[in-house]
Parts: sequence; structure tokens; C-alpha cells
Amino acid sequence: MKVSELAQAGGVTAETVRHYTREGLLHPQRDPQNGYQRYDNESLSRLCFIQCFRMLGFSLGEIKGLLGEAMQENISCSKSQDILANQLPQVRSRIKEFQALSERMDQALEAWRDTPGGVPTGHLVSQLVDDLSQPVIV
Amino acid sequence: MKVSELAQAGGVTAETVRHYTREGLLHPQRDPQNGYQRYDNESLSRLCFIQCFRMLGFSLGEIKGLLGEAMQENISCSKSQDILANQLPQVRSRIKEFQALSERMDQALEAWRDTPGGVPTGHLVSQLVDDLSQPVIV
DNA sequence: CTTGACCTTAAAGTTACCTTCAAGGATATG
DNA sequence: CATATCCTTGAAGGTAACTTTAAGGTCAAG
Repeated sequence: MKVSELAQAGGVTAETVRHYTREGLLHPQRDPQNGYQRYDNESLSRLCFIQCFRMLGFSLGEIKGLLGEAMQENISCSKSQDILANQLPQVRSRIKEFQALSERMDQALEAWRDTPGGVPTGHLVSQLVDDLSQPVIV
Repeated sequence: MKVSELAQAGGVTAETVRHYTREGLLHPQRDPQNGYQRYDNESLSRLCFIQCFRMLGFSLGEIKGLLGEAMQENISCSKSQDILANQLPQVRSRIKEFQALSERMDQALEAWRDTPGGVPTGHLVSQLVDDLSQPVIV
């Protein structure tokens, strides 16, 4: 795969792929013909993995730590274990936050589903602000 | 409320509150005695609202646009309507993404719940990488 | 009356990209 | 086979949303 093919497959821009490559999260090979970066299916797996953990709030550095060892087939990925074990509570609570937010937004937006044209009125915008004006479960 | 009291109530740092204030998303009053910023309960509502829409991928500028008009009690919040109406599809799809990610992470992490000590083994880390190595629904 | 924890501002640093630049290779059309 | 359009590279600069630093003012406790 060329850089923009991988980018399209993973739903990101070519620049983002290049960025991850610069930062050492992806390890493409060089095409000796033209010097282009060549990515394989493992790169795509890693790219998807990166997206998931970025959504969960992990930094690229942490993800690099996870990927660096996890993709090696050895059984004692102690570093990955440490990182994940430490972050697990935050991951779980972040998932809970997402779920809570999803439900609240779904409820808040449901009021619009039946408005004429599906366009919110000013009153409903204020209503949404009220609906969402409670602390996120932290 | 002082800046760090509001920060604690909203689950962010004092610096984040100051940042939102600088950017015009919060409008505290000045304590004439000492020049400190004073925030009220509406500030807390706005802060919670900001958190929700930040999680949904809105920029501070967009949120400022929403808050600027939505908090006024007039009926024709046309700007807010425009912003929300335009972003509604993305909001919905982003909620779907969150839900999908939550389920996948829940499933992937469930394998750890029963491991000795609840600590993931290297094999399970690799397993997680495999489990998450599919494109997010875009 | 000083120590420590809080507040203020402005400015610089950080993270994770995104955009732009110049130089050059690849592929399609006339 | 020239020309246009697209792709590639590295390096550099820009941006958003914080975060940290610096230098100082405020305030309650001991």
C-alpha cells in the first residue's frame, strides 16, 4: 500500500499517516524502485488500533508504547501490560462517559426528530443547553 | 465561585477555566476587593455544556457561537440553529462511533475480567490489538 | 509576620495534527 | 513524446486547545 491508500483504508489523511510514521508508530518499507513508503496490512491494523486508543484519550506516546511491544509475538509484554493495567480504570470510565453522553445527546436530540423539517427551533436549542448542563460523570 | 472551585465542580483544571474565559466562553465578574474572577451557577452550566460539545468534536469557536446566542432567552437563535442543523448528522454519526467503540472495547476488555489478578497477559494484549484492528465505522 | 496555598497576567511551551513549500517521479491524453 | 495532472518526498510553518512558566498580589493559619 502507498501512503494515501493506507490513509483512505484507515479513514485518515495521508499527512496523518506520515505523521504517525515520523513518530515511529508505523514502520513502512521502502520501495527500492522509487523510494516510496510501502505499508502492509499490519500497518492498517496498527492504524485502526491507534484510532481506537486516540478516541479513548491515549497520547501517541502511550500508544507507541503499547504497539511497540504488543505486536511482538512474545508472551511477556510487561510494558504493555503495565500501561494497560494502569489505564484500564480510566478506559472503563471513559467508555462509561461516552455511553452516558450518547444517551443524553440522543434524548436531547430526539425532541428535534419530529419538528417541522427536522430543524431545531430556538427554544429547543435552549432546551438542549439545559439538558446538557449537568456535570459529566467523572 | 472562584476559578478553582468552578474548575473542581466541572471536572477540569483551573487553567482550562481561565482558557475558556480568555476565549470568551465564560463571563465571570470581578471581585472589586481583590480583582479575582467570580463565577456563578450559569458558568457551571456553560462549562458542562462545553464539555459535552467538546467530546462531540465541536471547536471552542463553534461552542462559543452556540452559547453566545442559546443562552439568550430570545426565540430566534438563528445562528445556533444553523450551527446545530449543519452539525447534526456528524453529531449523530459521532455518537454511533462512540457506541460502537464502547461495545468493542467492552468486549475486548471482558476477556481480562476473569484473568488471575485481573491483569492482562501478553497474549491478551495482542488479542486486544487484533480485536480492535478493524476500521472504525466512518 | 511569615509561610503556604491560593489568585492575577502575559508569554512561552506541548501535543497532535494540518498546510504549504520546492523538487521530483508516475501515469493519461493529445 | 510532450504536457498535464497526480503522486511522492522532506522540511518548515501554522493551528487548536491546552499547559507551563514567571513574576507578582491576596489571604488564612500558626
